[in-house]
Amino acid sequence: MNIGDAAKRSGVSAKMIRYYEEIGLIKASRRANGYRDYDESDVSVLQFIRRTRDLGFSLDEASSLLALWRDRKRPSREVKRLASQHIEDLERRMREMRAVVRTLKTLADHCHGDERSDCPILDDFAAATMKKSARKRPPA
Amino acid sequence: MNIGDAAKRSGVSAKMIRYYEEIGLIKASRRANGYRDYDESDVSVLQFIRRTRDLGFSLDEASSLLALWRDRKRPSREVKRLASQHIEDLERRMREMRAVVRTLKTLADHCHGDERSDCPILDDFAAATMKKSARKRPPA
DNA sequence: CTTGACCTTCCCATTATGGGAAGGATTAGG
DNA sequence: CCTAATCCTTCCCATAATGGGAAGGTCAAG
Repeated sequence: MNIGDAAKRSGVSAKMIRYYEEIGLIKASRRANGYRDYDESDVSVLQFIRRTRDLGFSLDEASSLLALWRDRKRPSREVKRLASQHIEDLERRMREMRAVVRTLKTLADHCHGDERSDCPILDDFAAATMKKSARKRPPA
Repeated sequence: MNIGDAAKRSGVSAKMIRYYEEIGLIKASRRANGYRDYDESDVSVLQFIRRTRDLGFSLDEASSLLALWRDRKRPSREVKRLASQHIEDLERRMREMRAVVRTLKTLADHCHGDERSDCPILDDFAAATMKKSARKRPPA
């Protein structure tokens, strides 16, 4: 199977398939004419990678998961550990984003949002790091 | 003021200050010896940028916000619109992450996480895109 | 005058992805 | 059998924002 078909069947672009090969994530056999050649199991691997990517794992993590998948005797503990770490990472990032959203919502709530120019949002951006001096005017 | 002091006072690294100048976000005057020279208002601008970055705005958005800050007659509506868009963007991304976390938690909950090798997490990664055939074994 | 702490520019790396060019291979239609 | 379209190949570039580090100029303190 040519790279184009492998791409269609796996949902991974041909560009990315070549890239994954370049970084050593996957391998590909070549035909006499130099074309890469893929079979069903290659497509399965690509689908596996795609699934991990869709779930937010990095290619590095995808690589580890792939190794675990290939090792039929791996303890499931290792897989679960990677998944749990990723969950914690996502939850930490969500907490950070939530804090930012709270801040921005508060600011936006106090902004008229009309033709008037006074704006507590910009005031905050300008004053956030200042200790006690009067509210900064836009310099220059 | 040298770039090092501007960096300390603004919380923006010297490296980034130079980069912001390179992409046209800020400007800097030079002294006779070629050193960049900053004053209080430059520091204020850097602090403003830092605040917007901390709140997750892109440098592109930071640029727009900076322009609005400098334009004392801008309608606050425009600022609020940018902020609201950013809030929506963050909320959309959080929803996506939350869905991923839900999926992963469900998978992890069903994984023994011990010495046994069978693992529903990897099973899902391998089977997610398949229609009806039996669960895939790791190819090759 | 030397030494150390600055500053300058320039290049490289990161992460994952896409765009596009130049040129060779294959395939379908006539 | 020839030609055009559609593949494939490699190579280079760009993205966003940041840091690392080298080579070399400058400045201030001793």
